[in-house]
Order: sequence, then structure tokens, then C-alpha cells
Amino acid sequence: MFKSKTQKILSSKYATVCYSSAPSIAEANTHHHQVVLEQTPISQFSHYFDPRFYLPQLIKCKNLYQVKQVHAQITTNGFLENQIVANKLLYIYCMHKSLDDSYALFCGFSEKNAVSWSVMVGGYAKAGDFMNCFRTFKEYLRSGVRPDTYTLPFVIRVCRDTMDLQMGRLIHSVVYKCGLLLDDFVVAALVDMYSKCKVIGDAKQLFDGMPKRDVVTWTVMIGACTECGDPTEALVLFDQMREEGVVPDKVAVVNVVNACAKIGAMHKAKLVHEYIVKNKFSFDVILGTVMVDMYAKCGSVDVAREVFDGLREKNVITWSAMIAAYGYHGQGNKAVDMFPMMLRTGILPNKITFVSLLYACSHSGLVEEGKQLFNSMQKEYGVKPDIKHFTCMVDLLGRAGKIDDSLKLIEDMAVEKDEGLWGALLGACRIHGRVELAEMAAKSLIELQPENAGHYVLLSNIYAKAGKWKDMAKIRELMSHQKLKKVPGWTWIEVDNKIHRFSVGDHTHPLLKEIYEKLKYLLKELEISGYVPDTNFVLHDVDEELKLGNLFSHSEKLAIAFGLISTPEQSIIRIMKNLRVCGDCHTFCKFVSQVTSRVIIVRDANRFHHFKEGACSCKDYCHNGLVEEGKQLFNSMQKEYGVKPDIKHFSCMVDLLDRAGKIDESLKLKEEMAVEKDQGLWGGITWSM
DNA sequence: ATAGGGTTAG
Repeated sequence: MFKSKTQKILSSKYATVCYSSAPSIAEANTHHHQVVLEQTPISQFSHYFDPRFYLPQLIKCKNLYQVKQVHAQITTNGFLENQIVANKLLYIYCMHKSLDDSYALFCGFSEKNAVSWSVMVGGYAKAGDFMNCFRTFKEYLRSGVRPDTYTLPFVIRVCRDTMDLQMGRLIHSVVYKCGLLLDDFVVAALVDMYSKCKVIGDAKQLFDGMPKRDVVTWTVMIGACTECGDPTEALVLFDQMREEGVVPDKVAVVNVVNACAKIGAMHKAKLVHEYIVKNKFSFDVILGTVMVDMYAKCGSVDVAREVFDGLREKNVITWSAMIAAYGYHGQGNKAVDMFPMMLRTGILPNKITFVSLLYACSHSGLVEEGKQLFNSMQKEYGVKPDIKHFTCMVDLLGRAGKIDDSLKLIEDMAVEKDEGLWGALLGACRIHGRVELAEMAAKSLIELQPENAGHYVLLSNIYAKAGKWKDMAKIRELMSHQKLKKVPGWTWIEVDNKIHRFSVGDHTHPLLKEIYEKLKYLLKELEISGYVPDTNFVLHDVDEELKLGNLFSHSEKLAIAFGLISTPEQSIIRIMKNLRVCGDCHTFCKFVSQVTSRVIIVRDANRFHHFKEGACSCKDYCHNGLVEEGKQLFNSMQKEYGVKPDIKHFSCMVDLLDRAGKIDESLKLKEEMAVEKDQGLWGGITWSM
């Protein structure tokens, strides 16, 4: 029996190829690895002649050598002819990352069915060998075997990972021709691919075309909405999913938490948290991490910390999320303190941990801490600084007035410079009134991104502040010539579990009249307490009156006015903005928090601002500073209290004025100074208030 | 016999 079978197989062309490419038992046995095939008693010898015997044997293999041993057995006993055994072997080679062995085996197959093709295409995809994956897929299409719902998702995901929308659309057409547009696996992959390529419309269309979808397909669509900037829609879909009777699992919930984090809606966040507790989803690392992130991004860094402390398992991502949270809430010290705590638990920092740390330092003015971390990151932790780390350092040094240090850093770095880097330098130059350098940085920005209107506005504002009107006009002309448009600004506020969105001069809200009335009333109140609208923050190509009107109806002001009339007294007002909050609105918030005794928490594109009793947690770090207050104090100190200003007081004033862009006033002060100028005055002082 | 969706920054 043994003999006759072998001979029969050896006589076929297919078996001969396989036999010659497979290792012999003797060859496989020369390796010093555990032998899988045990000495089998004669009574059980027939197992060798049952193809089903080889499937568990293959699964049991711990390494490639064992696979080859079983391969040899299979070949000798003639079971490569069995397609189930052969495909399993093919799959096992892929699992052990030996694509060459897989492919050699695959080529020898006399017949390739859909499973064989799928395993081979999937093997290349998982190994990241996209070229061979596509090549094999093309051969598959040519072979005449109909592609199945197993293979297509593999190639679609390769399109997603390589962001190859063109190829993705091509495969979409193949899917269409095969009539597979109702399959969850295929459609989920296509939706995912379209969303990563930022064409959400195509994704939604596909999704809507299905009569029923499973939880994974729903989850992919929910994630797609968040990914493409519509987290509100993501939450709507989550409700729809449940209405249709699909039960959410943990991954679905993670996506919902993520959407909440993006929206920044605290009430929604709490509802989602309740839902998670009620449905007994346990907090694994990932769910725990997104929860920490969500609470922080919804404005409560303290609740984020509570969740963080309650987590059983934390990884480097969890720690980085918490560090970053302290950073954008302006609590740099706490962020820095977390670092040694993390190290003590045995977790090593990665690139992002350091970005979060340095970012926290720069936003809290922790210059020395930042420098130390930056210096140690490669030396002590083997993390090589990339452009993001350099940008944080430029920002940190620049804001602290050490612009020349940051310039030196830029000159010395061996990394290609990007827009973020020039943006950081530009920001520092604006604060400290370094017009020429700002001009250079802004020009680099425009060169890198000529389509970004924001850069032109910045440069034009720099010229305006420096009184270089001709240059300003030139930039304006350049802008209008290219028909550049600014990104529209939006502000969101959550009231009664509903999210309301405002734009500049919004006239769509049902409570429009009340909002504007409240705003008018508020402005009167604010002006009594010393608020002066700062039209500097409006584009200079409109006349003064229009500027005021414009300023008056900034989206954040509308949202705050709405918040004031529609939420209980004393309650916290939380708003979110897609751009950075403008300087005038920042001042406005401070006054509102004082006049109304409300806490206002603003999340802008960059960070959080907590306004309380007339002050902001950012300590005006990226804004004008308490210029008026400072001036008043400075003027009164000698007159009213008989304290003569010395060099330190003058330095502070010069710094304050410089930061506010009041260069002329600062120059005047320098000239008027009777005291001797020291280095601190000209070098700018270190920010450590 | 082959298959899917999840976390941190910018």
C-alpha cells in the first residue's frame, strides 16, 4: 500500500515538483530541534495515511524546521495532492514568515483554488510585501478563479496602508463585478480604505448600500467618521447601530470614546462612561487609555487622572496620554513629575512620550526641565530626536526669549525643516518682536505651504505691527491674487446633551436674538470693568467699524453668550474651538469669568484655557499678557507706594510690552530708563512665573 | 483550510 501510493504520486508531474522542492525526512532530522512526529506504534501507523492526521501536526509546529519535517512526511506519503492539507501547509509556512517556502510550494500546486490564492495573497500582505501581494493578486484575477471574500480584504487593506486610492478604486470595481458589495468583510475593508484616504462620501455610500451590517462594519464606519473630522456623526451612527439591534463590543466602544474625545463634550463623555460601566466592559489597556484621553480632552484633567490611577494595566501609550494631558492643560510640572513615576514602573519612554514631555515644558515655560529631557532622550533612553522634538525645543527656547538659542538649534539640526518648526520660530518672534527673523520664518512657511492662507495673514500682521505698510500691502495683494481662503472657525458648546455649533456672525441659531442681546449687555458690563476690544486680531483689510462688528460676533463669543443664558448660574461653561482662540476673545473670556463669576474652560486647536476670576491657566503664555494690569502696577509703584523701580522691574515691563508686540513703547521705556541696562534686559528674561 | 474593527503627539 505504502509503496504503490508513492509510486503513483511520483509518476505525476505535480507531485514530482513538490517532492524535489521539499526536504527529505533525513534532511529535516539533522536539525537539533524537537521532532514533532513521534515514533508511532505499528498499530497506529495508518495515521500517516490519513490526511486529517497532518492538520493538527502542522498547527503544533513551533518553528520552521518542524514545519519542514511535517512537509517531508506529507510529501513522502503523497498527501500534497490533498488540497486541504496542501493549503494548510501553505498557510503554516506563511505563519512562520517563510514566504519563499510558501511561494515555492504554491508554484508547485497543480491546482490552485480560492483558498490557495487567498493564503498566498494574504501571506504577502501580512508580511508587508505589497509588491508581491499585488503581483499574486493580478495572477489570481488572470487565473480565472473567482476572487472570494477572503482575498479581497487583504488587497484592499494594502491600498489603505499605502494610501493608494487609485488602486483602491480599481479593486472596488473588481468587487462590484464579483457581486460582493454586500459582504461585511469586503465592505468593511473598503470603507476603512476610503476613510483613511479621506473620501468619507464614498465610504458612506457603500455602507448605506448594505441592508444589514455586522458590528465590525458598523465600527469601521464609526471610526471613519471620527477620522474624517465628523465625530458627531460617529455618535449618531453608534445609536443607529444599537437601534438596529447590533450589540456593541469593546472595539466599538473604544471608537465611541474616541469620538467623544474629538468632540470634547463632557456630558456625552460621562454618558459613555456610564454606558461602559453598565454594560460591564472591562478596562483593558486600550479602553483605559482612550478613557484617560477622553476626559482630558473634554476638559477634566483631574478625572482623567482618577481613571488613570484606577487602571490595572498601563503601557507607554497610557502614560504618554496622561503626560500630554497635563501638558495641554498647562500643568507642566505634573507632566514632568510623571516621567520618573513611569520609569519606576519599568516602562520605557518612546518618541511620543518625549514630544508630550517637551510640549508640556514649552507650554509651562519649564526651560531647564525641557533642556534636560531633550539632552537625555538619546543618551539615556536611546530615543533619537526628530523634527517634532526640535520644534518643541524651538518653541520652548523661543517663548522664553532665547530666540538666538533656538535659531542655533535650527541651524545645527540635521533634520529637514518643516512648517511646524518655522511656525514655532515665528510664534516666538511675534511674541518678542523680532521682525526680520519673523519675516524669514514666515517666508519659509509660505514657501513650504503656498496654499495656506494662515501664513500670509501672519506675515501681514507682522508687517502691520512693525508699521511696514508697503510690505503688508504686497502680501495682501499676493493673497487676493491667489484667492486664498482662511479655514472657517467654529465653536461648539454642549447644552442639555446637545451640541450647538457657531461660526463668525452666525445667524442660524434659534436663540439668535437672545444671544446677541446677551452679548450686547455683556459688552457694556465688560467695558465698565476695563475691557477694550482689540481689533488687532482682525484682518486689516476691513475698516474699523466692520472690524468691531466682526470681532463682536466671533464664534467663541456667541457660544459663551449662549452658554450664559442657557446653563444654570455657577456652572462651568465648556466650549471647544477648531482654531486657536484669538487674543481678543481670550481677553474677553477673562473679563467674562470675572464679571459673571463663572469658570470657562476653552479647548482650542492647541490646548486648554481655564478662565477663573479674570485669569487664565495659560498665564497668557501665548497671548498678550496682562499688559494693562502690568502698566498700572508699574506706574503706581513709585507714585503711590514709594517703591523705586530697579532694573528687574524695568526688565519685566520691557518683556511684557515686547510680548504684547508693543515694540515702540518698549523701546521708549528702554530709552527712558535711568538705571543701568543689564544683560537680562536685552536678552529677554526667562519665563518662570 | 483562508478573514475584519481599537490607544498617545502634530
